[in-house]
Amino acid sequence: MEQTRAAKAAGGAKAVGAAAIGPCAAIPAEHMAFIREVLDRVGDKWSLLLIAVLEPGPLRYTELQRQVPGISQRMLTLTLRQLQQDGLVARTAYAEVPPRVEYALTPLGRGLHEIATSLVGWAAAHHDEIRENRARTISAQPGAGAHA
Amino acid sequence: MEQTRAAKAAGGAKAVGAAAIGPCAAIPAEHMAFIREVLDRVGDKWSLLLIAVLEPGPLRYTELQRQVPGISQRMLTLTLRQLQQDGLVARTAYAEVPPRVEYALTPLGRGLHEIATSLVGWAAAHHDEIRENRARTISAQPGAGAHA
DNA sequence: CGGTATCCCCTCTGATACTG
DNA sequence: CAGTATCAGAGGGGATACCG
Repeated sequence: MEQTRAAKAAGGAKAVGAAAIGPCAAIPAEHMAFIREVLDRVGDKWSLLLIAVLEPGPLRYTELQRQVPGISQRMLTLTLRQLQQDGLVARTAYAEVPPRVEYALTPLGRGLHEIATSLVGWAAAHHDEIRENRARTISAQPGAGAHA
Repeated sequence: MEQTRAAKAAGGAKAVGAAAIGPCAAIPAEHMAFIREVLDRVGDKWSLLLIAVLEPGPLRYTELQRQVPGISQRMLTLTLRQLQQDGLVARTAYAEVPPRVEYALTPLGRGLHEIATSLVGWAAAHHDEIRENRARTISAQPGAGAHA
């Protein structure tokens, strides 16, 4: 998420409008930036899953593939790289004859995992509530499920 | 996120492989589903921002546009709809001559806001650490920033 | 084993214009 | 004011094939 256009638009809006239309008090903009930053990293399809899988202990590349069903090599590598760059995951390559590489959570990564856990906790506590709401609201839409 | 192909692929992998290769113990799959479900809703560009803005109190459509600089009508409406469907936000339309519509956080929405706040807290506490790590790791890549 | 490179589709997001 | 509809672009993400 976060295309060039988006950044440009936001920047433009801020530069031109912030002083003119008045800033948003609720989102102090620093917070907004933090949200976006974390979300862009964590909001993708696999990061959190990888972190969750890595939490018990280090795993090898192939193990990760096995434990996260549905992920492609491409995405596994890509996500791992991202996590590495952010210092959430540490990569250790052993120069052995059969190459072995292990990925482990860093302390920082474990911290994020804590947050993720609370998120999961919330989700687990309310997911059926959400699903109910969703089903109800969707069927309440005009032209949907009414009769024809 | 979550294309049709992805769902199909995941389904196939699970149906064929789950029993064969063994399931993932670390991500009990229920949790995985929760993560994905919440993330898909919350991981987009605006949901959390909207929730954050709505937290102090109900706002009108135009107010929301003002408070979230950079959002387009399309995205505002779309995100609002999603939030509504999940029961995170309540929409109230007043049948007045100048149409007025107010959006407010539901208790469920406030709960999510709590989580988001902790996420923001974490981000605020570690964002510079992450940025450092990122800068360092990126410049450590072969051929990037080395000298040429 | 552990990755990289390529192709391609699909969804998200934004811009713009129009309606009740 | 509060939306909806259409157009267009960018990037994420999957499948496949190939390399060290």
